[in-house]
Amino acid sequence: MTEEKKTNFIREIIEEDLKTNKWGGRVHTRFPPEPNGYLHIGHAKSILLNYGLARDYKGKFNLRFDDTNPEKEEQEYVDSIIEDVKWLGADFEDRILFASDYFEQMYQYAVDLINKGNAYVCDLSADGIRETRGTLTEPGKESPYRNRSVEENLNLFERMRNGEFPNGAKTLRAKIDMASANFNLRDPIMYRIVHSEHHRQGSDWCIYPTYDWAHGLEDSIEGITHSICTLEFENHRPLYDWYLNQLGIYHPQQIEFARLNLNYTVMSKRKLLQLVKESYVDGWDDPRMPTISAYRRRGYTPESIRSFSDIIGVAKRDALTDISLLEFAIRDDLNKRAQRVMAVLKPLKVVITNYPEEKVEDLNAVNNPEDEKSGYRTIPFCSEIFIEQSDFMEDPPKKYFRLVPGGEVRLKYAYVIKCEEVIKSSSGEILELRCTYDPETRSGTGTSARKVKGTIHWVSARHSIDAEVRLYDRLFNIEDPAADDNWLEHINPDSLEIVKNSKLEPSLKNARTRVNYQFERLGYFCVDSKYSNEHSLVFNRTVTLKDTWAKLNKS
RNA sequence: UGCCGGAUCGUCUAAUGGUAGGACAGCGGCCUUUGGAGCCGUAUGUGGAGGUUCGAAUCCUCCUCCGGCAGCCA
Repeated sequence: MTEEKKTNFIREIIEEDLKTNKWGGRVHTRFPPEPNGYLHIGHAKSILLNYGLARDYKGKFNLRFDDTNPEKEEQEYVDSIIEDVKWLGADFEDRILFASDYFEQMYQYAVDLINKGNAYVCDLSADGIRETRGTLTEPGKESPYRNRSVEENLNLFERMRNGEFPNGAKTLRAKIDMASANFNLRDPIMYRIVHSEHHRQGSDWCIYPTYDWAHGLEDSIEGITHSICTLEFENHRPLYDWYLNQLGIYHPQQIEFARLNLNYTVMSKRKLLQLVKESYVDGWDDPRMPTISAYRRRGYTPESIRSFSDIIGVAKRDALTDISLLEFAIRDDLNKRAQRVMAVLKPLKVVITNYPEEKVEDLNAVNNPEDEKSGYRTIPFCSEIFIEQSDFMEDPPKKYFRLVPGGEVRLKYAYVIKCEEVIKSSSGEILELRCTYDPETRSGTGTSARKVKGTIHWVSARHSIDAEVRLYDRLFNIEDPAADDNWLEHINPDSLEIVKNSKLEPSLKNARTRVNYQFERLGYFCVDSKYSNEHSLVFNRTVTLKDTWAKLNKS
């Protein structure tokens, strides 16, 4: 049985191109982010798509910043994007490219278009342009400046570049067709005047190319073969093609695919920016965000994101992907690699009355049952331990396999204990359990034949260390918040739970960031890179384990 | 409403005129010192109506529904 690589319509196009030698056997893709925000999981799909194509067809992959709008772009975003793309494993080699480096060449191409009579300087204001653009059913009106002479256009365009005019006073427009059914062809704007500091070009320029004009040129200059973008640019393709055809220069093929949407979250940079700016979340890398940096901080691995990307595939139809696909990918990956440890989130003290008070045993624990090479560690056991509050119930429902008054349960890696007494405060709160243990039932002695229904995790009360643990839930209460104008009203108020006094087994003393642990029976966790320090440990829950008990309970 | 695009299990995605398949989610079972993992089994789908054909998810016609487009954003 061979592991077949999933195909998709883009791979079919490329394979056909390879067959017909359309690009001389080359495949060259690119990921062209605007540095105006942090990358999210939707970008990861695009990055991995583009990079995967280049890798599989022995081609090249460029990281190119589409930095044509100085008012929105910042170096901070450039840095974060480079880090995220690298972390995902998309190898752009030394090709970190910037559209702004092509500004001079773009300018010359514009002059070329003016000379060909295909572009003109327009004095209409923004309002004026909007008013003459027409509507869905009516054609637009031609600008009164549409028929200026080539000489006048050349002169005016040069003066635009030289900074003789204020913002918005003039634009350079392509002369196409004001009656086109496609708005993008109704004399689109190629350059606008923006007297603004550019993050890389400083004040060298005060005219900036628009997306449609710039993007094909960037692809052309870099020798891109397949320019892959999302569906909303489908209507722009005729313009992409028009510019390149008029110029008569190298002409890549634009191909559109459906962007990723995930349920229970939002996926637009604008909305994510708003969540950050208005402090609904704690920064772009808040672990509840769908950004790559947030997933990294939360404990997701690049492998899991790549696997997710393969699972969801690539197509042209709009989709709202179920978050369970992503959760499967991370569980599947972490199950194989995460070291198992024991941690008690909400501790309940248990005193084992027949266990010698001074005695401490070092019990053997498996580091990872899925990985034989991972070995063993020891865990201290003594007469005072903590168990999870939820692992004891005075009045249990049917099929509750954990500790109950008078009942027995196995302590993982240790003994079977029996609950003899429940100690309560005057207000009825359960303070402590008194139990007895059966010395014949120690794990691994071969004498543990006794069958008990439940096995629970625990930590030694005298050896455990303290930590704060952060539990995350979906950020929104409804599947598709973006579909509602009042999307902010659907934020889940319980998306973050901070648990202060969790108890961890002592081996976690030296836990480091970027290492994934499984807290047995609870989920996957990692040290938080932002709030954890040498004085206080803070863990993030990456994802829970599948929990059939919780599911049973719900229904 | 003009143009462009799309519609296959609950979700995502294959099948390119020849048995509608996979993954996730679900359900049932086995196993289990993680109610985890694993294993086995199972149900669920071609938007509608016509047509072409021995045979249609696939080709044709009409219809329905969904998405995108009227920034000097990308």
